[in-house]
Amino acid sequence: MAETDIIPRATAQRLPIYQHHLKSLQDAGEKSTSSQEIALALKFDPATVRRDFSFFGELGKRGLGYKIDALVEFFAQKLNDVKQNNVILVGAGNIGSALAKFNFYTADNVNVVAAFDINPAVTVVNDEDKQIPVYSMGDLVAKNKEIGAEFAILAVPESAAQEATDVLVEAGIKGILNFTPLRVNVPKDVFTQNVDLTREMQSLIYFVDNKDSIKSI
Amino acid sequence: MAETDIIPRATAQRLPIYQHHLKSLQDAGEKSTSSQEIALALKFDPATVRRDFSFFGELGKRGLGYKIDALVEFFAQKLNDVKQNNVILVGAGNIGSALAKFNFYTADNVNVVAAFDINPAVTVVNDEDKQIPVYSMGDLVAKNKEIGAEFAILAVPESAAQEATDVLVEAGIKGILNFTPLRVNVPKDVFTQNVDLTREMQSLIYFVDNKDSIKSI
DNA sequence: CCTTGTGAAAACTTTCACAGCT
DNA sequence: AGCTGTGAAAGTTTTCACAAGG
Repeated sequence: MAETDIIPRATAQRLPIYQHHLKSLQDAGEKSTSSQEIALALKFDPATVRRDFSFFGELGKRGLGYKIDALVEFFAQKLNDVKQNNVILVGAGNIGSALAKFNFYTADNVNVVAAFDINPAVTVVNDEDKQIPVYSMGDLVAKNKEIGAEFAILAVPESAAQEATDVLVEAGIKGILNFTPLRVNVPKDVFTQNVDLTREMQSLIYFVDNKDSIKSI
Repeated sequence: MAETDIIPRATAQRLPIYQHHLKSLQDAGEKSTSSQEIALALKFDPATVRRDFSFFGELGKRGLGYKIDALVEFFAQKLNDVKQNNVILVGAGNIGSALAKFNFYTADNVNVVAAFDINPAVTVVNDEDKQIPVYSMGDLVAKNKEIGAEFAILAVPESAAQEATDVLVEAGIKGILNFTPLRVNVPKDVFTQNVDLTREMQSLIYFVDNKDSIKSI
């Protein structure tokens, strides 16, 4: 399949998972692997792995599998690992400040460069324990003119989520990692990825309690 | 469709989202709603909402929509909102302690009752700022005999993830909310829900950078 | 042998479109 | 008129199964 083709959404969502796994293998000194091995580690089907890779061209060799170094390099290009992404944090409460300190940074391309909160007196530190400047919400649009961040972590209370989102949109943010349970409204050129921890926990409980009445588990 | 039928996985995953939204409407004093309104708020298709609800019986009235109180009550049963779920936290670092303090508790049925860490000297507080006991990892199996938790939040470093998981399985945990990027191995009667924050961020960046080459966005 | 890449089938999910109830 | 519930169609994703290359 040609490199220029359109990638299915499901495949796109697995790319960072592949990349992380391949980097682990690389760190462990492995040189090559197979769809079988990858599938086993990541709990996918081997055919899914081969199909996913095939959207990007013929990356493997029949009988031999895939060269890890080449794949890591290739996906690094695809995932734009090179580009540094400035991210701003909105809402510096518990989750917000934990996220600032968290290393998203396995991939090294994400930098939380500033935080915004209704209380700018709080302090937020990054994964290297360096302090991140915390500004008032009212300064967000102006400050992001300097910072030029395209991405934001939204970690405000649900009741403030839409209002904060509107500010982010005005500030030119193109991607929002939304930790609130509200499905915020954004223009169609802005992407949101919802990480609703309460829902994840409730789903898990539901799956455990109803193993027998959910399809294909 | 009969109540005893099997629920599609996609539907099951949306249930907590519906429930959260319906409770918000209830808190706002709303009495009834429609698939149209729900879909608008949650960014689903109205037909998806009606189809999802239909797996549980005929919950609405033609021409009128759905009664909110009745639906909330109904889903509370389905989601087992009544049952209190004891949850143990494994790994009391940044993310772990933020999660203990986080209120998963919108639903009121999740209680983080104990934490385990290689360093049991750390302190962890819950959403009400009460201290949660922190035990050594070695005591996990024995302690969970007393506690009887079925669910765990796994927030250890990736390198310790499989080992910690094995302990959780031995302790009788049936559901693991896995915040590590490792796809851990568990027996088939144990469920994992992966919340890989690095991957969510990488996906978001990929979607924004490649809007034109991903299907159906 | 081994393992990839991929047509084709199967499975799952979403959406359309409308009959039927209020 | 308004809105549900659902067959049927469309779209998407996964999996099978095998030809072909190493």
